[in-house]
Amino acid sequence: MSSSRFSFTLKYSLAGARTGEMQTPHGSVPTPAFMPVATQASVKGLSPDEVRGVGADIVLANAYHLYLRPGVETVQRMGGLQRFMEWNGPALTDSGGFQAFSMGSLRRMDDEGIRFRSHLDGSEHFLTPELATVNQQLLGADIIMCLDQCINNEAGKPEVRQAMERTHRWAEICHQVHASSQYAQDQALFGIVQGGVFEDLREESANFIAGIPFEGYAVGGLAVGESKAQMYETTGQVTALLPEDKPRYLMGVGSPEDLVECVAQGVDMFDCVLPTRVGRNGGFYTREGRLDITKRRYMEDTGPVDESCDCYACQRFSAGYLWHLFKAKELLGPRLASIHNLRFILRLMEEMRQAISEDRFDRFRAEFHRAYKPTDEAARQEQKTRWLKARGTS
RNA sequence: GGAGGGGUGGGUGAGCGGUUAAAGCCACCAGACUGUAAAUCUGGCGUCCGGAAGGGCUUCGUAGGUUCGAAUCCUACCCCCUCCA
Repeated sequence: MSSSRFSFTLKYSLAGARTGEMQTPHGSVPTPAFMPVATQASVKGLSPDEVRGVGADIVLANAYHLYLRPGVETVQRMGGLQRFMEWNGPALTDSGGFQAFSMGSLRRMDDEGIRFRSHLDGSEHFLTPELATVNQQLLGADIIMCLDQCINNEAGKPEVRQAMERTHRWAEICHQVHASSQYAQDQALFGIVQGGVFEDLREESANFIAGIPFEGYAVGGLAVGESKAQMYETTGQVTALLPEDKPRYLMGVGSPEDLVECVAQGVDMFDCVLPTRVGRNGGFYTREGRLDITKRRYMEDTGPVDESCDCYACQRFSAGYLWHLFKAKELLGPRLASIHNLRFILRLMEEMRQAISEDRFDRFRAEFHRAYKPTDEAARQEQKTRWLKARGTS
């Protein structure tokens, strides 16, 4: 496959952390990069101008959701993903593999593909690696992803192996379909490594996927319930086995501390719903940790949520006003919180790129951790279990 | 003056003889959210002891009473609301 319009240039690589730049038909992306998530061709609550204004260089959309609604042909006829959503920059689409994982009861899976029952109208759909690839070709993002099988961390090794081998077969099919198509010039296809938290499986998977000439390599199947330590370790193990001259993308990660740790493991790209989802629920990231603006104590707080932040929300509004917006359920609250959190994350990425290129990333990382207090791991596990139970998917 | 309705935990509001320390909602407290079926979800919320299971104490306007047992029934009193004069 030769995607003449996509390339990756590594600028500095210092004991793990690296910085570089991706060139795509819709523009360049400095790395390490964070992609705000625009599942249904919209970063929830924000206009493309706001997403750009917050410092995003590339966004992620979801091919499965857009395939169900409005339909990939519709998006194509509307001028393609970027034109459709008025995002004049690089974009990546995910295949829908993750939806097979997260939509639990609505799907069945075999070696041929994933049989979904639409959450919208109950209709049945069969997502194969071929279809996932074609869907993404029609959508027209700069980077498209192989269909993979994500699996939860409670699964036993035989099951994880099966999912991994299936992911490998599908990767070959996706590559074959794409490489021989007219789209290969304009769209870069990334492969995805699976294998859970099993060292031998991850090694096998990384070697297998790296053996296919993709334009970039993703690490999938992490941040699905395993401990953070396991996640960091697995990430580092896999990146070490991937080609140095291709971008590495850690899918679905992460929280501020995860981003710092995984950049340290040599990751170049990330995406995560946390900044927008946490924001919609009243959570604001700061350099000291995350705070919940709906607490009574912010009612008459006249200062900004984070005085060191340069975002629109912090420059313009008081914490007390944001408290009020959330209590009154005004839409502006979640919007401003999303703007703040995305700005926080994107700025963190900017600072990491800077630190790497100035050969002081280790110090930056240490300073970050000294100030930032992440949420308690035990509480995470407990809440996660309760959540799954309440949702009935566990 | 006449007729009727009502006073329940921080607020609202169910309950109308035992299974009620008292539903639900709000507020408040604590927490979760990682390739978005999420502007969502979980737990706590009289008080004391206990890690927990559980146990003690005090609550439904006030004061009495009936009953094995009362927020629920009776009496008196104090407030509040609606309608008619």
